[in-house]
Amino acid sequence: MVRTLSEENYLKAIYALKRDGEEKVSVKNIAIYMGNSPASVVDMLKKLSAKELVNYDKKSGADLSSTGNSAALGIIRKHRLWEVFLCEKLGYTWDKVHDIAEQLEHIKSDDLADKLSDYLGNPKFDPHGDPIPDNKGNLPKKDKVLLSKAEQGKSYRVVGVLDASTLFLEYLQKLKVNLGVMIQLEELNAFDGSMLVKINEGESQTVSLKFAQNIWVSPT
Amino acid sequence: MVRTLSEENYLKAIYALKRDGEEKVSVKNIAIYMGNSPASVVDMLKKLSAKELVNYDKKSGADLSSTGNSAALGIIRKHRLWEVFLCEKLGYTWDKVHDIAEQLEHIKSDDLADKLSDYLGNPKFDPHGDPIPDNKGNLPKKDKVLLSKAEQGKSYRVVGVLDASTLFLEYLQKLKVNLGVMIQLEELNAFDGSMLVKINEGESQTVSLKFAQNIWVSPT
DNA sequence: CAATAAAATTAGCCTAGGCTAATTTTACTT
DNA sequence: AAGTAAAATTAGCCTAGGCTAATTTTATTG
Repeated sequence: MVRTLSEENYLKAIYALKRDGEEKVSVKNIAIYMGNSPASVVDMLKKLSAKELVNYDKKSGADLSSTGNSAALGIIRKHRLWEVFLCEKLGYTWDKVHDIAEQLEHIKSDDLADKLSDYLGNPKFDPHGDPIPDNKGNLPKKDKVLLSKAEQGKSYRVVGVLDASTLFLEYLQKLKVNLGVMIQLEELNAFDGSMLVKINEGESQTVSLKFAQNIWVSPT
Repeated sequence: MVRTLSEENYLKAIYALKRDGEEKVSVKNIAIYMGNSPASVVDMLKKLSAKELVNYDKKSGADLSSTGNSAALGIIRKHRLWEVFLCEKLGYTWDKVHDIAEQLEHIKSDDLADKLSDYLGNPKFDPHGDPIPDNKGNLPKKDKVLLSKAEQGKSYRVVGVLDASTLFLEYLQKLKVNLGVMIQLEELNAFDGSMLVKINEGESQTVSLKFAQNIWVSPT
């Protein structure tokens, strides 16, 4: 069935809210997430319910039907594959690819995603460390962890920050930690959770638990 | 300035009609070309005129302003670059890429097209032998010719047919001439314009002038 | 050059997907 | 259980970009 751009964006939003929220996926939550008015959300939920992509009642909130879920995963698959393409083939840095991938994810074609995936070597994770669903909708196990959960002796790539406060970003700047940078976890201090890390082949440094709890890394 | 999908498609249509038509670019012609009603075309011409992308008066028809022309060339550039990508990198055959490229050509990004072009080796022609504008809007000289205008001894790739009548296509089938096939022009008969050609390394065959006037080829 | 045909335009309507403001329903709190 | 606050819904409006039908303008031709 044909889906409009707007419908696809709602499906993605519901998927995202479902995945990472404790809250129920209410009209209000969707509205805030998408930056639309609650009235618009109600209209769209009616439309998506009629198309049987979403099950909604105000008690339990919105949920994707099995078709809706597949659709959402298909969009996410395309988004993440295009991100890999943009970074690996076109040389974009991975903090610049999101807006373009937001557009590319809506390109309609039965087999484009599969051909693209093959071409890219069927990657399992995108440049942000997020898992890429296969064409059946199966998600690989996540490989993105907080640095604080990383294993001693292993090597990681920085793929994101949890808390983007100015103070924290300034600190990162000083440590020369940017997205994409390699971090090797040399020693873990069991007492206070601080750790000795080597950043991009530089000198070893000690960072605090609090620091490590704010950085997403992906094993390499 | 932000252009909508629909606006972009009108610009493309006006560009195409201007390029290959003897007729003036009238409301009626645009309507037929796009499959829209004349009323809709009038509305859109007003909008495009207000944005100074198009100059229109009913006497002389519609014409692209210099901004409008650049915009059209930018869209065509993206379309053709994506076609090269789809064929060369993803393995699509070049008769399958048009619909996907129609979507990809509208992806907005300041430098995506340039990065893509670099990645593809800055191709000058798309898989159909049509020229790809550079990022200043300069079109390379066309390299697509009718087989009847081809040079003896040279080798070409079939990139299209002029007349797609069933009879002709059946004939092509029998000769095993498909899009993308190599044709080497071995001998030219000055008397009736017939020619001896070798198709895809197969046996040499004689084809008529009429045949040769119906096939687009691109030098290799 | 008047009559007619064709092209362009206008008027008014439709759908998708937004919005605000008003109202109704649900939930929470005393 | 009543009163209030929050959430959901409805009503009605807006813009983009389509449409048909009616009208006006332009062109052609007897």
